[in-house]
Amino acid sequence: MSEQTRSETAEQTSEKLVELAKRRGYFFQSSGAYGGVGGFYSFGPQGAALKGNVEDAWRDRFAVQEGNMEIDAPTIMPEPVFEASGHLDGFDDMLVECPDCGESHRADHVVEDNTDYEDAESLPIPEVEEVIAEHELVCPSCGAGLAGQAVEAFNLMFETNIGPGDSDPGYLRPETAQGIFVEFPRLKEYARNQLPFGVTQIGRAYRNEISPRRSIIRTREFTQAELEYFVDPEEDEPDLESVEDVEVTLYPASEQNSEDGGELEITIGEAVDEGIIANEWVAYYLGVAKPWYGAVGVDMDRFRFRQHLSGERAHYAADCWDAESEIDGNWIELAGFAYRSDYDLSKHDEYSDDRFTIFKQYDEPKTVERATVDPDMSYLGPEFGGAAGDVVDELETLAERDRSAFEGDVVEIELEDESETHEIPVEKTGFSVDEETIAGEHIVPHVVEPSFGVDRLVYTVLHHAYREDEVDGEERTYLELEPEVAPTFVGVFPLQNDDDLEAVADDIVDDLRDAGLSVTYDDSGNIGRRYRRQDEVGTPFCVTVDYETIENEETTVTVRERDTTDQKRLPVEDLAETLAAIREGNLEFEDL
RNA sequence: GCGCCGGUGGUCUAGUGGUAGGACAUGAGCUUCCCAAGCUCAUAGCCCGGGUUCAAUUCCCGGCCGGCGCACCA
Repeated sequence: MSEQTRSETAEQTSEKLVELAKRRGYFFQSSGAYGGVGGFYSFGPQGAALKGNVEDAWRDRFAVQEGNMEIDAPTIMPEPVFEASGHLDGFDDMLVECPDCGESHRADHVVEDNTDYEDAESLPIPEVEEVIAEHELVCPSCGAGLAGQAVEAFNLMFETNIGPGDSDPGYLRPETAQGIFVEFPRLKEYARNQLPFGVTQIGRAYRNEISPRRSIIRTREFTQAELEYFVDPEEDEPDLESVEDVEVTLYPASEQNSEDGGELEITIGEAVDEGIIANEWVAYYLGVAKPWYGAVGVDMDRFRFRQHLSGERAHYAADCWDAESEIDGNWIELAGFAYRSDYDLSKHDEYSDDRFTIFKQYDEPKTVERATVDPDMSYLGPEFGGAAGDVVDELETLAERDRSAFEGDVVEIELEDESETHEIPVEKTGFSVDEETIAGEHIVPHVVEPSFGVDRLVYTVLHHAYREDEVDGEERTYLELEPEVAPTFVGVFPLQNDDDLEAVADDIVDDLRDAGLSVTYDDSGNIGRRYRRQDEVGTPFCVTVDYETIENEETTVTVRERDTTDQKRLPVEDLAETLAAIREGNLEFEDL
């Protein structure tokens, strides 16, 4: 198949999928009755169920199985949070439009690329405009002068007001992560001040994208599933052994930069040994994520991990890999795996009143000698008046720096803005050297962040599940969804409209629902049409009650499998148990 | 945000300066003993605003929305 043909086929798949999604209740543009609004999508009944199942699978793997804790924080947080996180500045793009060719460019980039300014982003807008005029900067595309063009600020965060008036601005979070970081002081208490520990959150995040694109792949409101794993960088190590044999497709930065670079098939263990994945924590989570993606239905032949190029890394990330899936011949980002070091917690520690540190107890308490002063204020006060406080500070500093200064009868000190030295009798300083026991120190934990985009994953799962084939000469469309995530697990039909058949079918529906399965009942049209209907939404199994069911002594029904359309006759008695076992992955249909 | 193209029942689409036709889907009924069959009937549509015109779904302008390209995506 030629490149072009393949891409055309892929486009058709995407179009058909979007059409199916609208028609069958997977997802569709929201507020359609009011003309629609860009970048916002609603998940319909099928889509919401699929998404919920994917989230449950994520929760099970990344919270429950990993022993992490899940929280649920607000989507709106006050301005200071984002001052600390860097989103208020860093998320603020300055755009300047070329008067000639009409192209928009990042004004700060234009300035940085052509002047000595290194951090133009931090400059106020009027100043950027001035710099552009002074240096007679030109449009990178066509070379026309940009002097005099207005620079416009565009912040990707949605702003709102908390309470009445506009004195208390708030923002819709641009990533769920901040909700975890901000609550760290309380979460660390909950974790009993022990590293390492992990906190997960599944929730919405918001970015006022300049141009949302490609249905639910890039929207303005989306769902993230994030894990923030807090570690002691000196002590904690991931359980690499448990994932070292996981085979992955890697696309490292070095390969992306080289002309004939390509993807590597390699195990996690080898990739770490060869230094391809520099950070062991990142390697560990790549190893955890890969089989998980496979289990929810991502086609592993259209999946890879790509390392960020140095230029595209976020301000905090030391090393970063993305999980990517191929859609329409393009690679889209499904997840980011970043080692964020202590960036976030340090910032919040600095900006807030709380401590974002963990007290790390030493194996053995350390005993240190410490020189301290305890000045006699009844002497220093009258002697130095208002400068007494400064004198105390100076004495404290001096004691730490130079004990020998206290060996004589008097101590000589210099105050900052005075040239003359002052002499203070040593006995008035309260100088002493004491042994002090130090049990540990406060450290800022480092954080490893696997961050998953749920909507894109749902899209990928649907796209990779889309199938067309022929059954008895008739075309068929079906979704080969994994039973674990399929929105509806089983359809139950009476073969025909017949009160006796319907009664049995109703009972079966109740039984299956009692067993915790997602069931749909359908008695309209002929049986083939009902099978096709379920195929199209990806229901893995259909149960049909026929006359044999009610005529024979042993009550049996046919169970039809979606992908093969094979049917087997099973006793109604064990039906719920059998199907539940299949859903749990403990039993295969073909082995029945 | 810029440029190009587009917007007709739930979905896909035909067509027109005098307000629309099909296919599929959906509902009711008939038929039907396992894969989108057949028959009858029914429900349902010209994105929004302004302009031109006796008359606009159609032509013009603007907006909204979508696709693609550019830019953006911490």
